[in-house]
Amino acid sequence: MQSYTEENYLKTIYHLAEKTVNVQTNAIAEQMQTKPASVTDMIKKLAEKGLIDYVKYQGVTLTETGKNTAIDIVRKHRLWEVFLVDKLNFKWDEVHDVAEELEHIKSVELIERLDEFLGFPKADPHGDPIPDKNGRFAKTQFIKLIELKVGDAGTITGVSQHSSAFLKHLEKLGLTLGKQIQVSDVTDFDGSVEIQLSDKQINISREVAKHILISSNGKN
Amino acid sequence: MQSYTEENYLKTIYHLAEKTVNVQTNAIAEQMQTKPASVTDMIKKLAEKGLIDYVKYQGVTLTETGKNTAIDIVRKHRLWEVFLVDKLNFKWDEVHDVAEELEHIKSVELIERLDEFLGFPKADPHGDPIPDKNGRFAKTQFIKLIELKVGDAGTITGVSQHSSAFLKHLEKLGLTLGKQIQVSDVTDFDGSVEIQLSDKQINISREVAKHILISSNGKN
DNA sequence: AATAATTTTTAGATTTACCTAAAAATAAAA
DNA sequence: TTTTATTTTTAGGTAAATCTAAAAATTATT
Repeated sequence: MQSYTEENYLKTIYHLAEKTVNVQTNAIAEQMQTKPASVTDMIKKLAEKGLIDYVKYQGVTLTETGKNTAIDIVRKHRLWEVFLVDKLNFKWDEVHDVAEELEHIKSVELIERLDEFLGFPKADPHGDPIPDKNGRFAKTQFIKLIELKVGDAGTITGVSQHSSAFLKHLEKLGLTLGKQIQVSDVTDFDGSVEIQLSDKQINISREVAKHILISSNGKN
Repeated sequence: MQSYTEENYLKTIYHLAEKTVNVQTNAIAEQMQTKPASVTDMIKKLAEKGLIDYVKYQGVTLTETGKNTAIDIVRKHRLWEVFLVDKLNFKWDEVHDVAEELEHIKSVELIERLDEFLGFPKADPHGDPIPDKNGRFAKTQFIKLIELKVGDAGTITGVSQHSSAFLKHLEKLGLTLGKQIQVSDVTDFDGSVEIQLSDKQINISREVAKHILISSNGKN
């Protein structure tokens, strides 16, 4: 059994491990809004519990057990997000903080029933895949919008930034999940991208394009 | 802002205050499964925060602020219980522990939307009233089944014991909320009560009869 | 009213998750 | 390959919520 804090560390390490192989102390500290010294303390504890492998000064990796625990928390987080959006009419930019709390509720029964109640959703409101109760989920093949060439088309199926500001911005631009897009131009000057939607053409900054994930269906 | 633990103390004090005017240290300790010394510590803290009035050796009472906080937690607890039973098909004897965790989730927005989603229920699965968002709720006029005389009739509208064992027992006897009953006999020997249901007649122990709450509609 | 029993509080420790400041190890730059 | 910069760890401390054991206050009983 892990504490609330331990669970958050595991989740953070899990997410950081998606980007780098060995997860570093400072990276964890930044993500968790705490100090490196505190991270070192917790790291030792998690290593003793067999949840991570840790070699001094070399960063950490999750053990099988640690990874399973982390995935379970991610599963809960994403299911709760679906609940909040589908059932309680929250917007996709309003759910993160609440789900951050709800993900720590410990009943297995609760989550299985919630999953069923929601119709066993495969993705959360931001397009992130929801692991099933055995921790399995499809490794989705996303391409960042920024990587598309002029003429490429696809469907918006995810975002790699969950901040409220970013999501609200997308909403305003009409760039929500499921929307079909095609790249009509890329500006030399600032790298901004012109995209064609079904009903209009808009221009988005490079920064925005970096965080929109596309499942491609055009030439590539 | 209160901590998880502080919230639990306030809730406990609130419930104990329904029975006795001044809530005592030992009573709180027993309820919270902790030691009197720990309670004294917490009591001081809550008093400093203005949530309870406290005179050494004389027990505590909730201040207006403390009471409002407690009622808000009770509201959340009961709304979550309704959610678990109505939406996730939990049984009434399975919801308490999970609701005990869910009641501490802090978003106001969440609870208001949950309330709406559930159709603004007035009572939880055990018949306990759910305070509205301003903390107001009807002081329900219950009579304990044990207090009824032979011939008295009424409707089961609540229970004063939430243990799984007790609730499962009632379920098996067919004594669920909304059922019409009439007292047909009281046994001299052990004080057990014979009651008439729509379809059958059963005998329940004094102990069980003590914890069934009736809204009377017979002669009285 | 004095003694006994109970309840409550104090004193001093422990555990968890933090912190700061300084030391040690590793990585990068001259 | 030194020197410098960065990262990480250690050492020692704090605050929250708990504990045990003993002292103090209150209540009950003779």
